[in-house]
Amino acid sequence: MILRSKFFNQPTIELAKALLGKQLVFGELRGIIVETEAYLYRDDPGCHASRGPTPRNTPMFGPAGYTYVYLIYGMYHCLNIVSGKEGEGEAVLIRALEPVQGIELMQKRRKTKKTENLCSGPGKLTQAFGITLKQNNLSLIDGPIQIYNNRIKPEIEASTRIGLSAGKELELRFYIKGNRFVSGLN
DNA sequence: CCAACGATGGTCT
DNA sequence: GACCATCGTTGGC
Repeated sequence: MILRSKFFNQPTIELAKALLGKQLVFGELRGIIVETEAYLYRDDPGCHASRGPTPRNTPMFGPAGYTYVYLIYGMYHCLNIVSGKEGEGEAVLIRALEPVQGIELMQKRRKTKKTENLCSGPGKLTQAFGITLKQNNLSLIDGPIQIYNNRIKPEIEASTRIGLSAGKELELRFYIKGNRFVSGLN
């Protein structure tokens, strides 16, 4: 079942947790979301939107349920789901997936056979799924990338976010307990 | 094992 | 000109 706007309009931290166990679908490729991070508009210096709108972060200030894709370190892309109220600038970063379908194509793009290394990081999963700036600012309800419901009710753990210089003390990273496809394990 | 580092280019000050 | 929500490799132990 595809998830609709009611799902995306819940508060950002709740959405970041609710996304765990759901399926990300893009064409023939599918993966279960196992790790996310929340980025907030208030008291969060690590958030791209924390210093107001810029050309890059404009999707964040739009309605919830849209993609926000950006280039990081000149070579990788990160996929976010815009959340919160329109105009605030909040989002959820998708940090890791458990590959479900289209694994051969993911292996080819990632140049590895090991399933634990296909989507276990924000730059890895966009590479495996072929997500680039072409997929920026697209609706997850109407568009080519969609979120499907799942019966999974995962056990969730929280920690600080990864790779930040500002806002690193906030516990806004969420992941499925014991899942071997989360980032940073190998 | 794991800490350090280089690749690489857009974005913002 | 500095910074970066990363990753794979290298080189030390």
